[in-house]
Amino acid sequence: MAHENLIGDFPTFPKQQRSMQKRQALLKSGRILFGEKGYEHTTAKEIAAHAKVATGTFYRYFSDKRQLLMSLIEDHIDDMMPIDLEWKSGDPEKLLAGRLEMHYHKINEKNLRRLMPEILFRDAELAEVVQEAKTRMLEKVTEHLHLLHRKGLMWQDIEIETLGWSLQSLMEKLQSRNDQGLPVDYQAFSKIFCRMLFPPEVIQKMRNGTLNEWKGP
Amino acid sequence: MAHENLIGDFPTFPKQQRSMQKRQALLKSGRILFGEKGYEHTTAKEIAAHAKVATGTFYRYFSDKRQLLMSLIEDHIDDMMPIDLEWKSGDPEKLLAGRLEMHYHKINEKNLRRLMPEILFRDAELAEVVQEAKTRMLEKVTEHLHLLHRKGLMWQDIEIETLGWSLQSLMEKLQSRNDQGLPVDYQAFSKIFCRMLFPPEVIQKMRNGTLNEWKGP
Amino acid sequence: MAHENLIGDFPTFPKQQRSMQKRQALLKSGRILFGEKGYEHTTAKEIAAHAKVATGTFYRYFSDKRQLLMSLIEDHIDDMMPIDLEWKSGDPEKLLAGRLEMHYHKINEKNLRRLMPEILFRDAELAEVVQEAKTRMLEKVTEHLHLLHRKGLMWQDIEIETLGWSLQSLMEKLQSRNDQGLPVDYQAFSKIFCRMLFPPEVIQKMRNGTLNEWKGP
Amino acid sequence: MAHENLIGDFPTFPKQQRSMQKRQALLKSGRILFGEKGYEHTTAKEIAAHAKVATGTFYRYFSDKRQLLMSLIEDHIDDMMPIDLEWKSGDPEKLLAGRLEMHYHKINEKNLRRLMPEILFRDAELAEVVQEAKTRMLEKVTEHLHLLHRKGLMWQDIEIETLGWSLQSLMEKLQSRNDQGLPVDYQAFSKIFCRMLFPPEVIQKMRNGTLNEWKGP
DNA sequence: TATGAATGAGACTTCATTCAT
DNA sequence: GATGAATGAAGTCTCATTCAT
Repeated sequence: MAHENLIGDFPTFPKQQRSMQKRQALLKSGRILFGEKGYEHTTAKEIAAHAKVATGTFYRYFSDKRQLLMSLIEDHIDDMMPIDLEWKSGDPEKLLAGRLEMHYHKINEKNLRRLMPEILFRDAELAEVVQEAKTRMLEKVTEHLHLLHRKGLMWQDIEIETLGWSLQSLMEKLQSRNDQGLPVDYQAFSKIFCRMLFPPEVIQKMRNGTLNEWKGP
Repeated sequence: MAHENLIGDFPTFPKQQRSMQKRQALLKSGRILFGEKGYEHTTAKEIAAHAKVATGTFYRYFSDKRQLLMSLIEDHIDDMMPIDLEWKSGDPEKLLAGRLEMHYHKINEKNLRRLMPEILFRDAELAEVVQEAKTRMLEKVTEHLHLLHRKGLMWQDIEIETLGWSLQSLMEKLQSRNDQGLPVDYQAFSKIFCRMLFPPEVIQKMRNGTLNEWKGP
Repeated sequence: MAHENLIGDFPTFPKQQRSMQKRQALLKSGRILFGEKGYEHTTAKEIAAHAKVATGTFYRYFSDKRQLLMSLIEDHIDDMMPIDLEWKSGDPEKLLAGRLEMHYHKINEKNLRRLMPEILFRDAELAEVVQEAKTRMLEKVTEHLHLLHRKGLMWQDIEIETLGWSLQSLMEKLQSRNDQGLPVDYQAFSKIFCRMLFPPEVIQKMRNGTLNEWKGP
Repeated sequence: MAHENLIGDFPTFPKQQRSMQKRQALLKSGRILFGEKGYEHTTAKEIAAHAKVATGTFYRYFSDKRQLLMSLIEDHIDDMMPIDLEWKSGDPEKLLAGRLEMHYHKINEKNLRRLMPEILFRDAELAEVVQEAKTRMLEKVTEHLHLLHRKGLMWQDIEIETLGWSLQSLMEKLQSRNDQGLPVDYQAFSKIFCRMLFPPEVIQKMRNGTLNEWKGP
């Protein structure tokens, strides 16, 4: 019944390729439906139907509904850590704004919006994955803040742990607004973000490039 | 048959009291179990069992599981708007820190911690309730920011909408950390919060009371 | 993959056939159990068990218990209007008796006996279906009576509406006796039925074929 | 609290009287609600509420819901046997019509309409009560028909058993139409009823009083 | 591999009946 | 006696997952 590719137009392995297409279709359908109706209210059957495969096929690609969700999250987790906080010389506000804008533009193109992290947090196993990622991110941020602090670039009277989760909260909010399709003024956001980190005079120096003591982390 | 309240300030109406006790017990059990296992994974039967009443009794007090959750949320919503941003003269960081500490102390005493707003957001009806409250809060905050801006107390180069949701994000994070029992340094938090709002010189003046042009909103 | 029907008049589509078998099994089980224990006292689970399928399977074929009943009724409704009242020349009593006997013989072969219309009448939706059918039948009967009356074949002093529902009542009783497995003397029944319709002399003339003015409706 | 009747206006026993009132109220409420929504869909609580007593009080007067229904039926059963078939001399059609009219007038005054016998028939215990009554009635009717037959008053070529249940069916239909509030032309009905029993010449003689051989049963 | 019908545990909810007050 | 809150068995229905084709 299926004689396609007898000669060789498809040098890659058709089966694996089709497999991957189905897997991707299921992932996409999962993302869409979880986003629309929530994890618990989306059935495996619906995901399969939306992906135009049979119910049983779902279980060839994912051991169960949760595994699909986990895959989705794993993809998403990287998006939760959108920026490294390496400050090359130049206007930090503009640098940050540019990086953020590019990041979310990419995200939106990948159509990864609208997976609601909010639904995931109570499921022990899921929470683990997400929480772990958040913790990693927080650690990384905090570590970086310590560096900045040591270099004297940051407000000196700040409590670094608290600043860490405050910044994290802003990043999460940013992502959430983006997921929800709410407007974001990246320029304004960056200004606020930087103001939490750097005293005005440091920003000025960074802008001017007159920050002698500064070297990348 | 009815000699209650011959003495004393708190008349006890046995039936109503017992009723209310049951209702409260159910609410408490709901809060605990939703917190432990998530809304979707908690059954009405379990809540009833945890509250040591029969399954059917659950339905005397709540039309269904969601109604209990709604009640829980309604209680919680007020806690989401913990502070008014009225800045009486004096050290704003200390004022804020004090207010926050008191607020969360009260919350924790009421044992309202650990209701995870995160689980609720996909349910249309629930989301409405929560979202509405958040929006109200954001409006209130933004309005206040406009006032501060007009009075020249705020950073003048700030985009107020963005600052609004940034502050909101911090408040939510604060609440969430509190709910999760994570440590919070209110003093440090307030410093960051105020730094987002006020330029250093304004803070200085508020501290000194030398802020002529300032009058309460 | 599809070699079915290479030979033979009754192509077998295995899946559809099995499906239909299950559906039929459920209908049959429903009929039996409703008959034995009544509609309200029969549970979907029991019907499924009796049909040797899982509870969930019941809901693949019927949206709920009522829908199964409705199907049962729809089948049954046609059986409620067993006879047309067209009187070809010849002994009317014998004609009627013959027709009735054949009708109920067929019914009994289809094993449609024992669905108790009596249980259904309080359910608004069901009542509608049944009542509608009854009304249709009554209208048809009454219309026919008017025709007979105009032709002068009927008792001339009769009130036709009343005669209509009286005849209907007899037909329903006939069906009910049949459903309950009670004995019916179709010959005797027909004699009574005809006597309600026709004066003796008309019957005599029909028997003799000397009824000049008569032509089929 | 209740000092009524200290002197003696109420010679009967007040408690028992009030009891009876409650019992009657419950019966009436049961009749109404069963009629409106069916036996199975009416709850004891609703009946109690409708009768303005507490749920528990229901169980002081009736051991359970069925017992109330049984009482209702017992009352109703007598109404199912509305006529004795004693034919005093005189126009039988008019006699019958008169008796029927009076009977149903009384029924309707007692507000006994609208208890649907139809709902009851599948419940083993209830069916027994009703079926027994029907059988009794049928026996009585049949016995009477035998008498009439022996006296030569009836159609001689009739099968008496069949005539018995045919007449019963008419009576039931009459009752059902009355219960449903449908119009009934008692005069016309009686004409049909009598025509099934008596040949025209017998009716004529009864009318004239020239029926020598006739004496009441 | 793909299919989708089938399974059955378990969630939700109702209500007849009991019982403490 | 009267009350109505409480009980918990039982019914309805859903859906994650399996399995024969």
